Amino acid sequence: MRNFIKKEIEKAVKKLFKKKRAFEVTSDTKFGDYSSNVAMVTGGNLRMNAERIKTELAASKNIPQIFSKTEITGPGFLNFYLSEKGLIEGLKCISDCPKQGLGQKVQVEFISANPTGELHIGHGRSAFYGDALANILEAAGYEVEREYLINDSKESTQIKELGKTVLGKGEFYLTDYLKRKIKDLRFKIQDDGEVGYAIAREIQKDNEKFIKRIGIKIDKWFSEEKELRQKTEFKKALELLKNKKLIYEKDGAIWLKTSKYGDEEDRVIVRSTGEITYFLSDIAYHINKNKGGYKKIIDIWGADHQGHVKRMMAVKKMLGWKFDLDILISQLVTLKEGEKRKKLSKRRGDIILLKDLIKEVGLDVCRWFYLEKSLSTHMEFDMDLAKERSQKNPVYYVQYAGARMASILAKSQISNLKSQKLERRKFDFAQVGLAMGSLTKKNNVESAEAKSKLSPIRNLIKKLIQFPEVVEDIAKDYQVQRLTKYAYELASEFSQFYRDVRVIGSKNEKELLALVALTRKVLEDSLKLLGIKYLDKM
RNA sequence: GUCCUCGUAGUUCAACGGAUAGAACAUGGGAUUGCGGAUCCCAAAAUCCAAGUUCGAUUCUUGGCGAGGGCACCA
Repeated sequence: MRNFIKKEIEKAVKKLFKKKRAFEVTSDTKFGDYSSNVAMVTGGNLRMNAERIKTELAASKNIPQIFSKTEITGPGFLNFYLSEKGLIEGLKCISDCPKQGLGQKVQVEFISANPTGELHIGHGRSAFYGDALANILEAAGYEVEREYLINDSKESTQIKELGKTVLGKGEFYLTDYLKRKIKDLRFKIQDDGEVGYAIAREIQKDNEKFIKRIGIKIDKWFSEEKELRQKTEFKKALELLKNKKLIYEKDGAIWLKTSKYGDEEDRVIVRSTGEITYFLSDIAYHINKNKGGYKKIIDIWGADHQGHVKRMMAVKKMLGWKFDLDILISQLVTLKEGEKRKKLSKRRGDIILLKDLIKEVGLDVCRWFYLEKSLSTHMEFDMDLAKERSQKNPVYYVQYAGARMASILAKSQISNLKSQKLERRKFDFAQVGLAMGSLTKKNNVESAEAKSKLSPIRNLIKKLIQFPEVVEDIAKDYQVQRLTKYAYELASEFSQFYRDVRVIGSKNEKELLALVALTRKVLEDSLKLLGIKYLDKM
C-alpha cells in the first residue's frame, strides 16, 4: 500500500516539478493512515506545492478510490485516509505485493564462535539476531545463505593454545566443560595444532547440536582449516596482494597498506616468525565470499571485533569488490537481576552460558528479549521480567492474543476443518469488506453500538496492512526490533477488537471470522520470522 | 591518549531529519454481568550539556561530560 502511494506521488511530482525528489511516505501517523513529506522537499512555497500535488493526485485514476480523504496539515504534510476499498486492497497486498529482494543473493554470516568452548550470552545475541534477520530477508524475497565460520585452522593461535591446554602445557580455555572433553580423549600425537584441531572438532560438534536445538538454521558451516588452509587459500591471498603491490616488508614481517584505504595504520598479515595473522585469514575468507556472487554480504561481529571493521573495509576497497559489505556490530550483553548486574567478562572467567540462560527463562522469552532491542544498544537482559510467567511478560501477552484468535476459530464452523487446512485457506477479502460495509451503514444511522464496533475493525485491518511494510523496512535497515514491536502492537489491536466486537453469533460472523483468521495468520508469520512459537493453546 | 558504540520517564527499551518524543514494567486510579480476566481504559513521568546546519534536530556536524568496548607480529 505504501509503495503504491509512493508511485502515485512520484508520477505527480514528475509532472509538476520536472525533477526527481527524495521523499518519504510514513505509515500510521497521528495525522492519517499514511503521510508524506513530499511537499517539504520541493522548495518555494511549501503549502502551495502541497496543494498542487494534492490536486494532481485527486485527478489520478486510483487515488480517489483508495482514499476517502487527503488533507494538508502543518508546514505541508500530505495525509491520506484509507477508504473502505483501500483497506480491502491493503489486505490483498499482504500476500500479493511485490518483494524488493527478488533474485538477489545475500549472505548472512553470524555467531562464528571460536571452537574453544560453549556459547555464551554474547553469542546468543548474534545467533538470534542473525537468524531473525535472515528470515526477514527471505520474506522480503532475497535468496539468503546463512553461514557460520569455524576458526579451526591448525596454524591459528587459538587452536594451538587449545592444543597446549589439552596436552597439559597451558591453561587457556580451561573450563569444567573442557576438562570433561579432555577426559574422553586420548592422543598419540603431541603436536599442539593437531591436538587442538581434534578437540576443536569435538567442541564444534557440541555447538552445532546446540545451535540446531535452539532452532537456528545454518546453511553452511565453513571450516577455516578445510576450506582455506588445506586449499592453500592463505598463500593465494598473499600472492594476490603481492601482485597488486599492496604489501611490503618491515622488521621481518609482511604488512598490508591498509592506511591508504581508510584504515588508521598498516597491518601485519605475516609475522616475522612466518606465521600468518588472523587478518590474512579473514582476507582469504572474504576473497572466498566474493566468489559467491552475492549482491550483499552481512557480517555480524561481536563488539570485541569492532576495531577490525575499518581494515576489512579497506581490503574491500583495495581489491575492488562489487558486493555491498555490511558489518554489523553486536554490542555486549549484561544480565540484570534485582539490583545486581552481571557483566560478561572473559578475563574474570564468570562467563554466563547461553544454555543456562535459556534453561532459566525459556527459549521464546530469551529470543524475544534479545530481539526487542537494537543490535547497537548496550543491552541489559532483564531477568526479573523475563522470568515473569504472566501478562507482564510481552511474550506471553502476544502468545495469549494468538491463543484467543485460535479459540474463536475453533468455536466457529471453521473448527470442522483441520488446522493445517485453515492455514492454507484462501481468505475471501470481499467478505471482510462486507462486514465493514454493513457496519458503516449502521454507522450512518448513528447506532452508537455500530460506531463502537467500526473503529476496532478498522484499526485491526490497518495494523495488518502494515506487515509487509515492516518486513520491507527491516530488510533495508536491519532494525529487527521493529518486528517484535509490530507483533506486540498487532496483539494489542486484536485485544481491543476482542473486547469491542463480538464475533461468534454476530450478524457478520462469517466476515469477522475471516478477519480473525487473517490476523492469526499474520501474527503467526510475524512470530515465525522471529523464531518464536505461535500457540493455539497455552 | 586514540578509535568504535551508547547516553531518552523510577527501570528496560522505541522513535526513515518531521508534526503533540512512543511502549512495557513499576506507581496511582478505574472497567467487566457474553468468543480464554494471562483482558481493557485513564493518570503522572524523560531526550547528558553547549554551539552549529535546517522550514524542522533525540536523530546530522563540532566541542565537552559520563558508560562500555577496541587499540599486539592474539583471535
